[in-house]
Amino acid sequence: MPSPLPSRTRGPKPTKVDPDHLLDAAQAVFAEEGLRAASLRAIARRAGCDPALIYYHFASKEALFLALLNRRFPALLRDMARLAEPTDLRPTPLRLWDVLLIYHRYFKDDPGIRALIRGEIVRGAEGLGHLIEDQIRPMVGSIRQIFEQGIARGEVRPEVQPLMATFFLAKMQLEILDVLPAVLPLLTELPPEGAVLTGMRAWLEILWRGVALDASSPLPTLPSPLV
Amino acid sequence: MPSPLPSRTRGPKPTKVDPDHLLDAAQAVFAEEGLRAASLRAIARRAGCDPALIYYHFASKEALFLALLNRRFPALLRDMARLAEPTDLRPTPLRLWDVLLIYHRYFKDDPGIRALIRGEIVRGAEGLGHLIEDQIRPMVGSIRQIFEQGIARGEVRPEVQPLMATFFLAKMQLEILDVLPAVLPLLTELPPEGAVLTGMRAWLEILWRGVALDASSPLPTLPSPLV
DNA sequence: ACCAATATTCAACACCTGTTGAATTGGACC
DNA sequence: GGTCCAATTCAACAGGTGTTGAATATTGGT
Repeated sequence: MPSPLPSRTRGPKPTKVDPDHLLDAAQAVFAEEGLRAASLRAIARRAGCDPALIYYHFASKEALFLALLNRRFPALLRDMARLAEPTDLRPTPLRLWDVLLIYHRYFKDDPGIRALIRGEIVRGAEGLGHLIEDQIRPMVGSIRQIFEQGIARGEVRPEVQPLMATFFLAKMQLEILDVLPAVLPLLTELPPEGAVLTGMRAWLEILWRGVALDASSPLPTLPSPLV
Repeated sequence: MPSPLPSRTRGPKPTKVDPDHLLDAAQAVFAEEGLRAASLRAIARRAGCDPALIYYHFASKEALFLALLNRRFPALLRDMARLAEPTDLRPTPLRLWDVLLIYHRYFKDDPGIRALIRGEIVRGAEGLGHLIEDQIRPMVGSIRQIFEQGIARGEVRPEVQPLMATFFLAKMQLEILDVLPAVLPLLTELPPEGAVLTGMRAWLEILWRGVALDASSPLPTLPSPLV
């Protein structure tokens, strides 16, 4: 009778699949497939385990994604908050450049999170609503402070609305990371390699001239990101 | 015997469901649900017909979406091309404002198309690749010409890279249309009503100061969009 | 040596997706 | 009045999705 046929594959593996390994796999798949299209089966395949195991460690697909966020955002928020401290007396354009560099560091290889803080927040994604409260609002607050301090220090035009400027700065940086490398080769003969850095420099150059009190003041030299 | 029970519901309806009506429904659903999430069954429900009927008029879901694009883009491209004619001697900031207004006119109520020319081009969407060639490239070309003419006329700084400036101008306008009304109320107490127009004005103000040869020259008054 | 807790898989559920082939009806033409 | 074509629906297919309950193997403690 082959009816029960006790398969020998169940039970704990010799090397356990800890939740962090699952998060790694999830991050990779979310990055490649996008947020909605990433399936639990694909994540499990990547992690080398059964889809059901994910439910042993996480309550749902959404909880898995939230855990992913909670692994990344705290460090990002800390960096951003440090940058916004009023004791930082460097020129405002340099501080804004640092904002772009932080985005670059944390989001460059993670389209999944980019997609989230980009648009998937807006529609759908009901359970992620408080993410805005908890994570994005402090981030926005930090950047906004830099602009406000810039106004107070007489470097930024007082007519500039700090919140709008923050929106522009941050949103465009996401677009530069996201689509510029993909779109530039289609429109020009330029190779995609330097696209991101070229775009970032061109962007800060225009934005800074746009918000500076003295538009003719030269930009300080902008250091490249550490790779 | 209720076995055959010839239902009286088949055959042509008294009022035919012409393809244009299907396109209307498709546009509405694509707009509400986004590109990937919009299902043919939802579109059919909206149009008041059976999903299979869609396949009578269109070869596939992708063909349906392409037909939707072909219904919109030609007029948009015509408007954009007219705007870029070198005989238009109005101040460059006014012409750039018109670019924003055209985007506003054609994309304001159509998140489906926005999502497409935004990011879904990049990954997935294999069959839509030539859309970039056919539709987006001429659009980019027109805006780029405006910047180039601005440089030639001594209104725009010659160091500005026209292609980058085009990318910034157009991309940000999409973001303003897309997420600003949804995100602004979450971050501030401002109501979402005027968000788009406020954002557009703030954006052009900063961008123009950023690219103008004479950053202290005042912006001309920007007319509101005709609703 | 036993027992309990932990970690893992299997098999299934209910649902949704794009798509298709056959059946059916109404109207137009001859 | 019969015939053909265009328009529409029905029912199903094959595959994918998130999720769950039960079964099972390993490990650690006593």
